[in-house]
Amino acid sequence: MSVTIKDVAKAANVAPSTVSRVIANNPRISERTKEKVREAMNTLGYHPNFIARSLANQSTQVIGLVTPGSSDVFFQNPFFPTVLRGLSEGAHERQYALQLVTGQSEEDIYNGVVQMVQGGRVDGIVLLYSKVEDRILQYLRERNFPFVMIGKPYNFVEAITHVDNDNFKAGLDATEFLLGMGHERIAYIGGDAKLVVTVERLSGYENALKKAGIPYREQYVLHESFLLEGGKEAVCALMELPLDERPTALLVTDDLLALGVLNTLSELDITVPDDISIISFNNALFSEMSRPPLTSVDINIFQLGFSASSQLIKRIENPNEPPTRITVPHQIVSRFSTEHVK
Amino acid sequence: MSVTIKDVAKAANVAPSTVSRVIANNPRISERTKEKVREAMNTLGYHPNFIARSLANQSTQVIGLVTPGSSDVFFQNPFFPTVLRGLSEGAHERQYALQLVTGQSEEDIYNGVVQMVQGGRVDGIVLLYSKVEDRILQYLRERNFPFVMIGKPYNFVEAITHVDNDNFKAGLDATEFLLGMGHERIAYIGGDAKLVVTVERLSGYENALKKAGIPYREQYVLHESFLLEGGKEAVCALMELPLDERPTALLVTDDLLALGVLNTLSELDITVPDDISIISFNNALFSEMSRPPLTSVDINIFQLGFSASSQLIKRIENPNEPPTRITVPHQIVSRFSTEHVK
DNA sequence: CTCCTATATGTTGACGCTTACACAATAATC
DNA sequence: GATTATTGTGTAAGCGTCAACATATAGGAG
Repeated sequence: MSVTIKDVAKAANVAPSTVSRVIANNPRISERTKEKVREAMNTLGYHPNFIARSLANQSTQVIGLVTPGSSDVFFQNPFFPTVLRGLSEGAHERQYALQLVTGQSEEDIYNGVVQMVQGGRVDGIVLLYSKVEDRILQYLRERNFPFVMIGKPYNFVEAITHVDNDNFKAGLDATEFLLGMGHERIAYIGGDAKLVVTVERLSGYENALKKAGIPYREQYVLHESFLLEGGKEAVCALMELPLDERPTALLVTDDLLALGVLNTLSELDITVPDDISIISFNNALFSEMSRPPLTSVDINIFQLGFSASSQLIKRIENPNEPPTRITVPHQIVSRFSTEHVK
Repeated sequence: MSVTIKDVAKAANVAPSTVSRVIANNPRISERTKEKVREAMNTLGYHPNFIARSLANQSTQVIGLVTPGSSDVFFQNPFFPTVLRGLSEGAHERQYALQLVTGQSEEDIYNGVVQMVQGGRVDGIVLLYSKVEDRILQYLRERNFPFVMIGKPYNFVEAITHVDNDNFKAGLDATEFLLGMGHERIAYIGGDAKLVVTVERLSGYENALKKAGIPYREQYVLHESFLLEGGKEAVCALMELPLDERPTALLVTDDLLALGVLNTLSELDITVPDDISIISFNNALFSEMSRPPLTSVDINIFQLGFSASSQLIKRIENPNEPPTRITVPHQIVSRFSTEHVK
């Protein structure tokens, strides 16, 4: 077995509790004994047992990460690694570890969360998505278990601590960016219409059009659940319009989706940005590697993750604070997929 | 506090140990009491406390995941999400959870591993990389702590349980695929030369050339540590060669690297596959989304992860078995970046 | 009817750590 | 020099679960 606090105590000729206090750097212990104990810890190669500590304190220093049910797809999106990096740094800073909820189906994941929570495996949870009518969210709220959400909750916005962009504004800004280049026929190609973010960016888009006095056209608004394949369908739908009604610019809510769009356009021999401009969202790594490099709205994904874990830890250590809402800024990164209308 | 085994015991009018036995489904307990206890568990909403259980059995049912020090880069590679999915499924099947070692620097990560291991937070570890002279590897070996490696260990190949492709064969196959199309001037663009996988694929390449009686040329072999940017440099270097010595085909050891190559070629108005053929490795999701879609060696990344966690769990539950080596098969997925030489 | 065996359940320490409380020794106060 | 703080350390009771051992009950063998 491993070396325990008792072994250290014996070696240093003190009581186990004293060793424990040295670990916690309790001011009641004299410098002299602290030195003595630390030396014993070093020579014995002692490391405190986290499990035992967790049991005694009722806290694990672990954060649970919950991905949407369709994690296959989610993992593939460049959003995931980046947000994970942010979460990881935020957690690491405060000495928290990250644990993933595994499972394929939504049912699996729900059970995983329940086990994590009731089993005392984690001190808090980060929800990496925002969904309408989410069982997990409801469960966590009922139990009053610390959690934060990345994205905007569908309900109870005031009551749920969350970290999000101002997606309405982002949609508006992106649209105005295109308007500013003289585009008037702007189409919107969004992801799953059930996601709050899609809806919000859309209303930003609508709002920008309205402000500019440009009528909203239903044919210009498309939703695609499957990002990579979706691009193709969307483009085909738009290109079936009569020539003079085809959009001169596209607002695409995900880089991955934009990549599909880009490829399909290239197959159709439509040149970006000469024939059509594209602005997308997320500013994934490959958005500068595409041809042409994509103008994209950088939503600071890293920051999203970082703030989420920091906030969660605050909540864990301070359960009575009121819920907070953090808005992470966005900015447009202009590359070569957008051009002034001819 | 939460409902404990004692509460259930009281409610069902039995001893705590009986409840414990019901949880473990011990055959010594009569069906009648089992029923009674289960009912009590349900009405009270009991969930066993994992921490306490871990302390009592000295096992956590958690697997630690260690990424290479430069996790920023690693996370971005599509390899990561896929292998993670595999790991996750393998772990989930046996009711294990995944925990990430967080930390930026190598030092950070090393300390994280030590804490995990000595702190008893995890039962085993998966190393998601293979590096020369790795401190962490050495540490785990010294402590005789269960772990498996994804990739091929640099030393002690026989002594370390690992899951890998036959990268020599993969390099050979890919090269022969190009040779079979009549290419003779084939360049090799690899990742970091310190990685075992790079070296092995290279020797597969060399071997294929030798078998075909084609001389090995040093100018044709390039290594790039930074995948996305590296593509550009490599192409530029090759294109400085006199026209009739330029390669007609490229073997690129990572899709990400290939993407950079593709873009640079396009900038230089060199057409793939008409002017030059490209075969790459990993078969990432976007390799079918590039222009043209990449011919790529699919190394079954998911399977790599899945086998790794399954193997690790076997080792954990059966520490005395000899180390095993699992080779995951690869296959060439032919798309449109390769063409017979003119 | 006693003794033994098999079956079903209860008792009691671990597991390694924290922490409230107890206590001893020293220092400060008058 | 007795009294009270102050400081430093020890004692022991948990935290929730498991498992070796102890015990109780019932059924069958003799």
